[in-house]
Amino acid sequence: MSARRAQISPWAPFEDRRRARDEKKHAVLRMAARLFLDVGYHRATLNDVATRLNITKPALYNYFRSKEDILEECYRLGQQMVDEAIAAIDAEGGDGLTRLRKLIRAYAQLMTIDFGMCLVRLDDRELSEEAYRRVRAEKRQDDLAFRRYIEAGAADGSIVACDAKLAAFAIAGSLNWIGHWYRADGAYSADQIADHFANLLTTGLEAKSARARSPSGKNAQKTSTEPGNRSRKISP
Amino acid sequence: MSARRAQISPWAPFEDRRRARDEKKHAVLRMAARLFLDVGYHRATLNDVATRLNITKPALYNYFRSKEDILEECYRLGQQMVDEAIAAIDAEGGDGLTRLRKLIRAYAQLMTIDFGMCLVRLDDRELSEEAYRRVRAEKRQDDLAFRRYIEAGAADGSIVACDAKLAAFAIAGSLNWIGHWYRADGAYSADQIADHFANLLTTGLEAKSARARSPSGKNAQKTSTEPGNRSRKISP
Amino acid sequence: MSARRAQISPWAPFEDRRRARDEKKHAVLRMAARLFLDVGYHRATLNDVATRLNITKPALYNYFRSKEDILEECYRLGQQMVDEAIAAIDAEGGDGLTRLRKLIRAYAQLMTIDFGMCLVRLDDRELSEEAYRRVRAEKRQDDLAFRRYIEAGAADGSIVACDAKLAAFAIAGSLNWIGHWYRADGAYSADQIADHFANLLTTGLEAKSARARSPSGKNAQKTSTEPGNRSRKISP
Amino acid sequence: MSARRAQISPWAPFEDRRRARDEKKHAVLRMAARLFLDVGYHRATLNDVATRLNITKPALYNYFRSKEDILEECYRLGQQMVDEAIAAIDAEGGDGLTRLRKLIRAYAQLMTIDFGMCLVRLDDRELSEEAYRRVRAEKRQDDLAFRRYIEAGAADGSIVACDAKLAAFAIAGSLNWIGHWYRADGAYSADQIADHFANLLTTGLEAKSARARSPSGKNAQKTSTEPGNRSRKISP
DNA sequence: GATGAATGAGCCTTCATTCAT
DNA sequence: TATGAATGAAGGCTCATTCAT
Repeated sequence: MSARRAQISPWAPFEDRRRARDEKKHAVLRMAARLFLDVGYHRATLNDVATRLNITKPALYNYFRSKEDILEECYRLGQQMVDEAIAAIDAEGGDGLTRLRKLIRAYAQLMTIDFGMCLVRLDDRELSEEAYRRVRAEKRQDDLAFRRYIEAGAADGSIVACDAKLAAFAIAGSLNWIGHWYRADGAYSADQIADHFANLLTTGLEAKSARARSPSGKNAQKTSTEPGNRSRKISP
Repeated sequence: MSARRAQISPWAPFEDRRRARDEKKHAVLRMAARLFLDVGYHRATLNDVATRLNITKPALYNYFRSKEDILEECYRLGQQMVDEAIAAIDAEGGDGLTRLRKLIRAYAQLMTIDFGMCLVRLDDRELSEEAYRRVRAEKRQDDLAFRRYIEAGAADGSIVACDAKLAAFAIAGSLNWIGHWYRADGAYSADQIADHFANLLTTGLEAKSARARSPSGKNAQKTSTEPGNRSRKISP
Repeated sequence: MSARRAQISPWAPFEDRRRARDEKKHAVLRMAARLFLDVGYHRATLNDVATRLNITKPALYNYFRSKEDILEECYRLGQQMVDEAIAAIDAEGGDGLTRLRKLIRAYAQLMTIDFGMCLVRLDDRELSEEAYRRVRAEKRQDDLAFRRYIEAGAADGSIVACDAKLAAFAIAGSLNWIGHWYRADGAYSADQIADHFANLLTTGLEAKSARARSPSGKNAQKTSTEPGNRSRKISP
Repeated sequence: MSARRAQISPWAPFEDRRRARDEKKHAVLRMAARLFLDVGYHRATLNDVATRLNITKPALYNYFRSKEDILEECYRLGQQMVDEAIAAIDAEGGDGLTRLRKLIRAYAQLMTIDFGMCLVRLDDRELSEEAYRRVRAEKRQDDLAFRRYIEAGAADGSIVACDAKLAAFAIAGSLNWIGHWYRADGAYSADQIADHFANLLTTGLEAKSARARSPSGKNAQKTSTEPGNRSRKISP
């Protein structure tokens, strides 16, 4: 088989190997993230991580330079998803309220997966000075995205005038908190939470005229499938 | 002075000594809390704590049985303040919305002081099994207080019908997050933050009739001093 | 007794404690130096050092910050003795040949004790960048002392004209080598070696007139006791 | 080329292969020696060695059984050159002083090349018990060669009576030290150093009659090229 | 009450070496 | 022959905790 594949592409074996390596690396990351979240970064030993992957501790060093390097990657993966969400929302356009709701929904969803949780539950002070600064800067960017949308909404009339900074903090806080209480086997699915929070956190911000203008338009672009009128389910 | 008191009562010196001891114990707690918050529980060594108090590490063991014991006390002090706030609010009565706003205001203020921050920024899994369970239970009670007020508000018509559990999570999340971003030398005072958030987090929940019913009554019992109509300041 | 001593000097206990500490620290250094020399720096583990001192590994960290710190101290102690020897010789004065012989004798003796051996048998690249530079600079100073005396001798006529740099290397090399082959239970005492080398390494350098000038003066200030005419014993 | 040779002799490719292998093996040795000297045996990892050769670590095991095996070979190559020098000198004959000077010159030259330096700068205790004993025995033989020549010189009148053992130590020490301070880009060439030391280290040993007997004969067989009268260059 | 000293437990990391491919 | 991956062994270091003084 490998002979046949070699005819198709002499690079296939290379690719295979690289992919296998990347997959293993990712498996380490997933396990590490799980453990970091479950017991905390400090109490999660590399031995734990390795043992649960059926390898030995030094084997981890084939993929990462240090424990902190693993942590850094966890942050990177989580942050990357946030970045992509923001970039997509920015690309799609729409008024401030619409974009804010999209971001809330996307961010809420991220808070229900491990790498997203890592962003808000792990202590970034464990990172090296350099990585710490990078992560902090990225987090600030995320917060600024919320603020940007609020301010845009205030400008385009979709959101009432308010202190954008505090409002962004309030929203981000609500969302980050999801990473602490969400359980995959809990009462709410990630989608449900995302929808609920998109409503919950923007009802107070909606400009009255906006409500008049687009009574249901606010839901026009939401990605999640939802049966019937959500506003009846989560009324505030 | 203590010499005079000694003549009056042989017990006084004993009292003095006990008070001095309590003061020292409290000083340790304050310093430990600061350090735990500043660098993280694990990275804050007892040596650090002791050195900053101009004593030596073993001296700490005169006041606490272990590092974890110190952590436990930090939680206890923080939790006690929350409990007292809730108890006071419950004692005062009022409709759901009013009580909710009071709690938000009180909780927000707590998030700006060290022991309050400890509640939400330190990792309670460092605690012993027993303390962990206690702390978790208490945190659940706090959350239930939010939920109770929301449900009460829904029942008494001051708050719109909504998913009380999620709404409580959203509010608690916003407030807990204060403990992460608040800076004593920042742009907002604790009072300002408390007021802003009390508004921000309830505007979406206010039943329309409620607004009509008690345009300013909601602020009747608030503790913070505020000039004029707050709703003009924080409009959303 | 401690009560009596306290009357004599309330600081005595303090002094005692400090002395005890210094003694222990020195004991660690001696043992570490021995071990470093015996098996090499890398193969000498801190466990070895500690065990031979009937303590445990972490106890060493009461006296030193790291293994490298211990190594650094070994160098420092050895270097200090060399410095003192040079300083004393410089203070005493004398012509170049006389001073050179004194230095040879002193340096040879140092090569027979542990901390002296450390200077030439341990690898200074194990040191931190900073300590490495310091040690290197000091070694250069030592070498320059040899060179200075040779040049002084050439100037004052006690030593024949020669390439001082190479001559200093040759002498230093001979002496350093002692640190490698000397055995306390060997055929030669440190004194004997020192005397032999003082002669051996300077016979070729003696200016002929010098021999005439001071047939025995060169030995006038030597510290070692030697019976009769050394030049008959070690004739070259 | 290898194709043509293959027609001539079926063994040639085999030879080619063996030679290629030997060349690679030698390349490994050279690089390893360099690295061992540069950073020390312990701090030079096999990864370093391999990387600098553009191969990978396990590839080294095609040529050597272990890291220690590499070290052993370094010693062997260095020792072999010393042995050959001694054998050649013994074969050529001459009086003690002449042979001593030849050995000094040859040994000094060896101290300026890597494998020679390995002999005196690496720690032979890293070797296995067996190799260690062998290396030690060989080093003793080298030292005995110095001693032999000195004693022969004393017997044949070319060298003054002296303690041959110590004199040999002194000379060997001077020479070994070259391995520590020599720099290829330094002020002295290997030849210059060899010449200087041959004079420097024997001037004190020359029997007075010897100088009279053979004013220039001592240089008759020297291998290094030297313009004019060396004794003028290095006068001591 | 406070201190210096010591300890035990534990973790990250390195590296020579092996093995399947 | 060469490689990527994995391992076992070991060492340095940290820190909460205890104990004699």
